[in-house]
Amino acid sequence: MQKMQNKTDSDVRPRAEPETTATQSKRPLRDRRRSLAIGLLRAREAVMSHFRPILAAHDVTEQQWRVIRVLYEGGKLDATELADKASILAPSLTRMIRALEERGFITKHKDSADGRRVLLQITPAGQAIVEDVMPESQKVYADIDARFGEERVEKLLDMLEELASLKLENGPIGEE
Amino acid sequence: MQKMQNKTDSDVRPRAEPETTATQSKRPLRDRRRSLAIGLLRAREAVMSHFRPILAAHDVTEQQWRVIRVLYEGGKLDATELADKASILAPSLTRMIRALEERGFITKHKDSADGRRVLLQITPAGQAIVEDVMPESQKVYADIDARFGEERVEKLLDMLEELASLKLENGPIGEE
DNA sequence: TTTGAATGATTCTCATGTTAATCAGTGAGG
DNA sequence: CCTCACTGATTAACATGAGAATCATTCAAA
Repeated sequence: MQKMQNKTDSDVRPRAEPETTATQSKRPLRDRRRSLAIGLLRAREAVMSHFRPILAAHDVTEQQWRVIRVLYEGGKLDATELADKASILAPSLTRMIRALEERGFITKHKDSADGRRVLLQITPAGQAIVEDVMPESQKVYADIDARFGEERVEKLLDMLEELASLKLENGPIGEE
Repeated sequence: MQKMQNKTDSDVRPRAEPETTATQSKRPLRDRRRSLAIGLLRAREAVMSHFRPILAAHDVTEQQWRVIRVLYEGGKLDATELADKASILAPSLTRMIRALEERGFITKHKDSADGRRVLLQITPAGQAIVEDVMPESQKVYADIDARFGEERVEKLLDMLEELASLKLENGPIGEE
């Protein structure tokens, strides 16, 4: 972001009546509430902190791990599917493909049917890493289950899933 | 990450018995389970997708928003406190301070008592943005409450908080 | 058949995450 | 007073997130 830093002033609606802005600071707004955005961020950070050492030991990043894991389980996929399943943006995936291919964890070749599409597949070397990391990963999740309660984890996952699929007024797409 | 790419081979334990790795691929490991890490990631992404347009309209990133919001509510803070409250890493904060200061949203000056510490404070311009964005932000949360259920949101926040404070065996710090 | 809209991927650019290294200021001991 | 371990902040280097623009290919309509 931060690229419209120098956008035209036309779409920066002028701040009307300074009395309702700067002066309003006398009675600061209070957000008081715990925020979902932050809560999710902190929880995820906490969870990941237990995985990062495992992944680091195998010299793969969290995102690289998601990519090769998806390919491990999903066979041959095109970039779009892969990006979606691994929750990675297309531009990031493009870069990662380059790196992962150089390291010999995946192979890439164009789809003979549709010349635009790029097909990705995991290599034996990639499979080896997955099979090396997966057990340790599952151990961490088992540990979380034990501490947090398996049913509660399931309930949490349900809520997260539902939250992710929530459609609100003024959807994220924007309705100009 | 990815900097130990060329670390010594000594800490890469040799893959023993190929029968248990590459060959094992005949019966691929299945992770089958929904993963907390991914679930949290997707949920957060979904939630943020509703806020990003608001923040973008004011030309601030999500992290910048967290920083000025914390300063708005917390008064004068040093970098460490700020980083902690805004869930931002120190190196990131250093860069952000530079940018936010140039844009006139915050001020920075050394602590007279402790020369190492850097004190940060929001400016009227920064307050104005907070007071501009906050209402829209709260509207989104209100919408989420309506769709998802206020009590369920609270319950979710409780679980997230507990998850974030979970101490597991083999803590993230590593016990060598 | 040809053109033009649509799609899939890549490239660009800037901001942040992440780890390690470094720098500066503090403070307790010697 | 001086040294050294420690703390707080910054810098360095690489990877990814995010949005916009571009490129190539496909496909449907003219």
